[in-house]
Amino acid sequence: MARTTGSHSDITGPRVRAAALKLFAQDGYAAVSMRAIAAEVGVQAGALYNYTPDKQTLLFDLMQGHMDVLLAQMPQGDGQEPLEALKAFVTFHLQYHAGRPDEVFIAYMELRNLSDENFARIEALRRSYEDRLEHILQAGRAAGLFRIHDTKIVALAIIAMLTGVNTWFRAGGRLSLDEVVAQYWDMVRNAVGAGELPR
Amino acid sequence: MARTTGSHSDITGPRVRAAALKLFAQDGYAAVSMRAIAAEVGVQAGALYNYTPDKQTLLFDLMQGHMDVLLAQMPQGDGQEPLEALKAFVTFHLQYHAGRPDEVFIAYMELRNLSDENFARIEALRRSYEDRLEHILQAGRAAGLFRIHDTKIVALAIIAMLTGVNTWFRAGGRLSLDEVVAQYWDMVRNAVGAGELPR
DNA sequence: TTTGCTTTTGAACAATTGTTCATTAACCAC
DNA sequence: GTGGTTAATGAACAATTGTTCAAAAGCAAA
Repeated sequence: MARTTGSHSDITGPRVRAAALKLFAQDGYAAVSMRAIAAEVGVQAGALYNYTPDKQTLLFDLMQGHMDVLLAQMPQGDGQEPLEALKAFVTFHLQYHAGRPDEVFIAYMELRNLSDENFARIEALRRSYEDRLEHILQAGRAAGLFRIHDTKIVALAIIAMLTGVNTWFRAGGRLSLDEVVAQYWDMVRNAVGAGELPR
Repeated sequence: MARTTGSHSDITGPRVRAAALKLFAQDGYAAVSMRAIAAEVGVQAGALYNYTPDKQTLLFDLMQGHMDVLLAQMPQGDGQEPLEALKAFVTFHLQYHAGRPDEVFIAYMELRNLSDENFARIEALRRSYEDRLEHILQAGRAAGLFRIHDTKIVALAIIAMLTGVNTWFRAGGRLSLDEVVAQYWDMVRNAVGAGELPR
């Protein structure tokens, strides 16, 4: 046999990426064989190499795609006041991450399986994301709105807290996403010392 | 050749666990071969099976050992008031985790490489740890000290925030551990709505 | 219908995997 | 020293790994 009826790169290509995403998230990059990905697509292993030069690039492309969209879609916050910008960041982060659990999981679980060069590229994108949050925090502190000390630490702490949601949140579960967003926004606002006045 | 001069199970045993710990943390369970562990110890692969029935058990024992010590050493907080108990928890968590980066890393990165049975056991230990924090939060809310809504979410958020420290903290770096603890305690206390009064 | 392009197969490759076990040497109490 | 116990070797195993490639078959425009 050779080419199969109905085969098209426009169809197979996305299916290869989808299968890799699903399996990498499920079992981990190192534990997923190219044959397993091929089986998920319904194809032989050799066919995958029409869509990626190698397994490493397949992982890298998934991670880079995720980070690119994350950075492109995140709120810009131009001219917004710091508290509003922070709220927008928190809301965006939770909503974006809740909608893409597999991408998120891979993006921070499989960092060590990247080659040195690829790791550096993803790390740069990640840092850029963190920096944008830190800028909001610096602006808020400068305006006397946030009572925080080290903006770098606070930025990392907030992101860790928010990203942790993905370990337990499931759409259709006990809490709606809006409820989750409301509670996390409460905590973040309080954590930066911008909680409600009455006590 | 056979038994080597100076070989003793009291020495080799701990070295096997130490090598596995180091390599699993560095490269991931699936990416580390038994031969790589053996090479780190300075022994042939076959010798490892004097110390573990198989690779899976080696991973499980490391994780279980970590969780057992974590639960044994964590503050009990008997009769302590909630704010003090929370502070003790935060301090303990940060100090314990900062001192054992490899164990911590493995304990939450390699969960998916456990067999179903082993996963359930580790998960139970983890939940027990989370529950102890949640009890503190419930007591604080009942006493009117904490202004929080869902104690389960707050517990998970706090743990995620604290555990995230391990991704960047290095002893001897820009910040001392005490400074880190102080800043995280500030954030946690504020997050639960028990911040300082003056505003 | 022919032609050229696209897409997949399936076999082959060298390397590596976890694990077993007969064999052998070092250790240690007597 | 002797003998039993302990601890390692090193070869062997079947299975699986990522990747390559000639061959073949479907597709689409002429």
